[in-house]
Amino acid sequence: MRANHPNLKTAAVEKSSHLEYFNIAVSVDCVIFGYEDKQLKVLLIKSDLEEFSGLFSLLGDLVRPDEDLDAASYRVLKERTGLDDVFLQQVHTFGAVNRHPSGRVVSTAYYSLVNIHNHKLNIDCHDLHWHPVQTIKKLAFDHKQILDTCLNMLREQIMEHPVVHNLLPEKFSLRALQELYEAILGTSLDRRNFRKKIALKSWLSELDELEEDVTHRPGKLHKFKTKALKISASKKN
Amino acid sequence: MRANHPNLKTAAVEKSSHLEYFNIAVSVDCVIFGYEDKQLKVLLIKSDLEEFSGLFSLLGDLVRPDEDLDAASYRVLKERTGLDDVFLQQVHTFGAVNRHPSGRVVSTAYYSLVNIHNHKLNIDCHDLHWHPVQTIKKLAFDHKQILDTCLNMLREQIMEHPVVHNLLPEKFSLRALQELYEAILGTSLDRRNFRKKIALKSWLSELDELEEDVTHRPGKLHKFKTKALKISASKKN
DNA sequence: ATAGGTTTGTGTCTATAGAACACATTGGGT
DNA sequence: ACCCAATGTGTTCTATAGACACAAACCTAT
Repeated sequence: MRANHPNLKTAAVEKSSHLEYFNIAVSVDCVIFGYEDKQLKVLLIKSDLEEFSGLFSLLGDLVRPDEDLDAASYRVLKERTGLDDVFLQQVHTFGAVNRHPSGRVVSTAYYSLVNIHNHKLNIDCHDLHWHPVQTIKKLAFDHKQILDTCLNMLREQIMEHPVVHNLLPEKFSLRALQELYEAILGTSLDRRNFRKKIALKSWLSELDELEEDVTHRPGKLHKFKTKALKISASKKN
Repeated sequence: MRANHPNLKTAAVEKSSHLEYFNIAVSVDCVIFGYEDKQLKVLLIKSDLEEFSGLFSLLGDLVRPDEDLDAASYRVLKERTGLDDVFLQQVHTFGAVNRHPSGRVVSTAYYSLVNIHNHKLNIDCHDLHWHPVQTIKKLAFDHKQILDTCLNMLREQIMEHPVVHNLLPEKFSLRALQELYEAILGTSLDRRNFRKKIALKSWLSELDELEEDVTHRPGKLHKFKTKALKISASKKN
């Protein structure tokens, strides 16, 4: 059996005689999370495949022959949002034979967190929309499964690493942070326990400024320590 | 920029005009762990590439055009070991441009745990060897990095799921289990705390049998509850 | 200015888990 | 009969998670 199939060496060297082994396309799909109106959102694009008319899909593209896999995901992010200095993490690779109706495509999923109101953010195309994650029931291809997988990964990571810092303005109240965590986790959290837990992480520094434009007692503003963000970035690689 | 490149749809549909996008080969690499002589081992094969003469590499193969990615890893495992009803988990996908000297290959890594003394185990080739993980310093390609990544994943999972059950005979003493954990983690563990922790998991049932052929007080034998294994398997999918 | 509304900021209690640590018991070997 | 080596077991200390309540601060409306 196996003798009939080339191993990596022969397949790569004798490309011409084994073209069928290069019939698999390689792509990346980016699950780009944002946060707005106390909702976790994800950036989607209208699918242009007939099979999926009316459905949305994640942002993805084929990996170029001379491009690292990770670089491809950064490129997709950059092309679609204009952002490039952003945390991006590989999550899982999806490789079912029939996941793409037009051909065999193996796709590696990444997730990322960007600030919807970042002034650098430059959505390049009017078919792009931020969708509340909660309301998404169906997506093109297997993208709903990819979204779910990435959301689970995000949920696992937010208590370990300060990955969410991109979703908030530079200065924020602890309540805003808690609302963000609740939106991501889909649960409500005890305020006192949440503050204790966050304090233990030593991610934040408290500022001498108060919230403004609130109709109640204003809370102190906080920001992420750059130190915490660097450590978190290095741990990810 | 982007307009010069096909999106997934056009690339997949108009294959003939975009052959360069199918120049990436897709493979799987299996990190197959075993356990023998109180050492964690991994199944390696002598690399047949000149660039890596004398080095060993993981077991991998190209993914076939009509084969799911996961199925490819099961196939590699089956072809190399004869085993098929084994836990296998995707870990990470490695896609650096130059990771393979003979061409562009994106490879998805899986790890697995098999019993070296399983009677069904049938190593198909004499270039295959079980190597103690501890002693491995260098492998072909980026396989050392893949091994390290999979080992980290294994270490994270053993306290959460009873994945190690394949590495032990059906009946085993708690000490044997502890030695296995120590071999995987590369640390020594407190015997009393270890036993408490394992007891909390409720993975094991205690048998009315004692160890034999030991030169000291024999310990009670235990086995994994089939229930625990099923739950663990379902969580993985 | 005063009172009412809403949110901030804080601390205790309980339960559970992890780490450190010691001693009597059992069976085999000599 | 004694020694050896590993089994089997429990307490203390510390840290973390979850449940829970009350006073103080600021805004607003009267």
